[in-house]
Amino acid sequence: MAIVSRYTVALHILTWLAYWSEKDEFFPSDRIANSVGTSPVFLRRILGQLAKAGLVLVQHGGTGAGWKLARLPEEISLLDVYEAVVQTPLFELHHSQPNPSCIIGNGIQPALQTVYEDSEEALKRRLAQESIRDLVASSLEQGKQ
Amino acid sequence: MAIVSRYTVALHILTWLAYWSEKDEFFPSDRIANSVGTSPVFLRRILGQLAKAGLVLVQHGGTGAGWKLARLPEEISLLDVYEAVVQTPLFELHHSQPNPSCIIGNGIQPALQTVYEDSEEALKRRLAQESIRDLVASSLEQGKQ
DNA sequence: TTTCATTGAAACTGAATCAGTTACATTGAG
DNA sequence: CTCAATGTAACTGATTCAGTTTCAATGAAA
Repeated sequence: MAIVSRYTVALHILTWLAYWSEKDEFFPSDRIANSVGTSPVFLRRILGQLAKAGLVLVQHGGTGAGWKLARLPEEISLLDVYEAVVQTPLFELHHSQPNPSCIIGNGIQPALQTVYEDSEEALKRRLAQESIRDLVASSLEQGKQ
Repeated sequence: MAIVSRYTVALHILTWLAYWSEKDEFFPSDRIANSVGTSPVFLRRILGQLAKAGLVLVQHGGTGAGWKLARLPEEISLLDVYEAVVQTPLFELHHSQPNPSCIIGNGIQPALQTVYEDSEEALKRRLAQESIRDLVASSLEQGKQ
């Protein structure tokens, strides 16, 4: 299957927060939900992961409660977000155990592990090159057309 | 989520066929299943996709029915297998529609599409560098330890 | 100290996907 | 003709995911 839409939503949240970050405010999850088009509860689950990763700050209680970026948009890479939100390895190995008395069945999993790790690294290197700041710029550019 | 284990199984099948490919035989799905440790029906579904992609040949009917490689192992890249077996894009966009009257909600999807395509390309470039022949060698190496 | 907008978290739902099974018609070499 | 094998449809059980409902906990502000 694919990389969960949760990642897309996380990027949307951060891009939105970055766009409004000049005002030094905390924004409640249902204001963000209005842009993303999904439920505030779903967003808070993701925001919780982003907070644990140190990408956003949360303010509890009171009228001004909500969320804001913990760093400058240019200091949050898409890889940071990936690692905050996607915990599982990109490739799955066998669900059932290969036959260990077959020479291929015995050696294929460690062989694949190496290739899989290298490939996932290639993906991550690419994600590391892009920041939330880039996404804001690119979204504004695309949105005006 | 992750890239389906179907991809791992497809690589296992091809590596196994490559290992036995000196004998110019067709191997039935349940012999392959013995190495992979899964059901012949599941394998035949995958083998069907590999056949459509021109990676394996199938022989119907008779005593010698089964499957064999359509090309030399060094001429089958892991990318060939990926494209034969994985049809969905690597990254999912939103499940629900972002708010088009929000400037970020309006522009984020095309912005993401670009980054997602580039990142998927980076992954595929890495997969293109490895062949089934490499996997056979690496499996034998790993298996003997 | 009270108010109250908001977060945090648990429990549940419905849909989708996946691996795996059963069953049976189809194929075609020998 | 035989029969070992493929092709395929239908079903199951497990898992994951997005989304909803509900309610206790938080804590800034009045």
